[in-house]
Amino acid sequence: MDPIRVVLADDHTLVRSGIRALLERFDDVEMVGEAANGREALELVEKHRPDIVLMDIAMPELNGLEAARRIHQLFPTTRVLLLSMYDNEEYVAEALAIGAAGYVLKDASAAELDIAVHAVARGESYLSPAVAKRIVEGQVPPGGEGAVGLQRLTPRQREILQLIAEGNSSKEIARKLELSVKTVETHRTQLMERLDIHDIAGLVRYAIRVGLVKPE
Amino acid sequence: MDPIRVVLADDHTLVRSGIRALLERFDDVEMVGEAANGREALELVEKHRPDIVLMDIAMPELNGLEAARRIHQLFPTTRVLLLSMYDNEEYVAEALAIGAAGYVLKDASAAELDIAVHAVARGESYLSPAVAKRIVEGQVPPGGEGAVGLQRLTPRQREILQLIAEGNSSKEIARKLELSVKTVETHRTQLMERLDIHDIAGLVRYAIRVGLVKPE
DNA sequence: ACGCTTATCGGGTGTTCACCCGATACCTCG
DNA sequence: CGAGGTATCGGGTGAACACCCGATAAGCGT
Repeated sequence: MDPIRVVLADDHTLVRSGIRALLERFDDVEMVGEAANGREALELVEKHRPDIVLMDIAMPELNGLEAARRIHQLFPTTRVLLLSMYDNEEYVAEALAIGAAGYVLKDASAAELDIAVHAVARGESYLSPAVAKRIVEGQVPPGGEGAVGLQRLTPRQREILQLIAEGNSSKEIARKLELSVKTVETHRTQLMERLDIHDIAGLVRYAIRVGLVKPE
Repeated sequence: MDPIRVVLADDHTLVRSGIRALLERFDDVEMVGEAANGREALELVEKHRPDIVLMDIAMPELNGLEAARRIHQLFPTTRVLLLSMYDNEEYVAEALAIGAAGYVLKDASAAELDIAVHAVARGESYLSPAVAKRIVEGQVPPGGEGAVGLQRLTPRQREILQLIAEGNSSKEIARKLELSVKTVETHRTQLMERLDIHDIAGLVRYAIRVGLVKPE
């Protein structure tokens, strides 16, 4: 039986190391890479084509949902298992919409992680019980702001917005995304118009409100 | 040599299991209990009198800082090693004030956790480099209780900061406060230097973090 | 009386932002 | 095919920002 090749992404090194230690207990799991943000995760997936990406949602640079969306599009054979602090309905709904193979809460047990990883590796899906419960019962899509609001933006615009809210200048964003400063400015102008928010402070508050970034 | 007896407290089971897996690699560490919140941690300390409590700050029921304070008072032989997501100055200052033996960031490496645990077990203290840097630079008064958070700003600076975070330009602020634009700019420069935050986005996140403004 | 902090105001310089105009290229949907 | 959305890049303009330098004045504690 071939080992399950896994890429792990979490911005907190200690948490990442801990989960890695748990995964290494499963003798059919092979760790092929670790990433500290969504962009690194994307690069590792492109390079190693793992079976599974186990990825936190809340990450700087490029968050887990956005990274998951792209991974699912670009490398459909790699299955994404998302980790999250909260059973936030907006997140769950969006995670399912973009083709994540599983959604595990951070208060899951090691045994549950075991089950989730192997289920996803077999091509099945896994949802933490609390999450599954919401899907079965609730069935009510977001309703609130969160994901719905963000849907008004294109993926590129969301990405730019996150980087702005994290304090990057247009020049820094251009460098990180390997774009022209002009392109970044255009995206910023477009998303400002679409959100009808016309200053940096407002963008930051909006990004925090919808959970794109944290106040830290 | 007696083993180092450790109680671990973190509200996220998966994170807790991961860190436990890391600790169990150290053959001189003996796990004597796990807690999901501060109150459980307190009970476990009373019951087992461990050498060390490794505890997250952000926990429900009773947070890590409050739990650390009581543990230090009631069981002074048990040393508290705090875990935190952020090098939040408010937290660091309070942690030091209540007698925590160490403060480790969650983006520390497993090797750093090793060093921290053994240092604290020997009766020494440990601070993550980023935290130590703040102490050395005098940004956090060791053992101080008054000069935390917003208290480091003058009333005028807090007023300006709030208006900035609410999306006002310097000109708008000057008009509202009946000041010269130059005066407003000076205040902004001063408070940026004092907070060591050098962009609008960072100021907005800070203002939200300390409750000066809300994301809405 | 002296030093320190706070608060006020100014000149100047370079960078970044916000918005105006333009363009090309790709993809999808009808 | 054509229309619309997305993504990319460019010129140009004026406002705002970030940081450098300077100053005056009031208050407060030693």
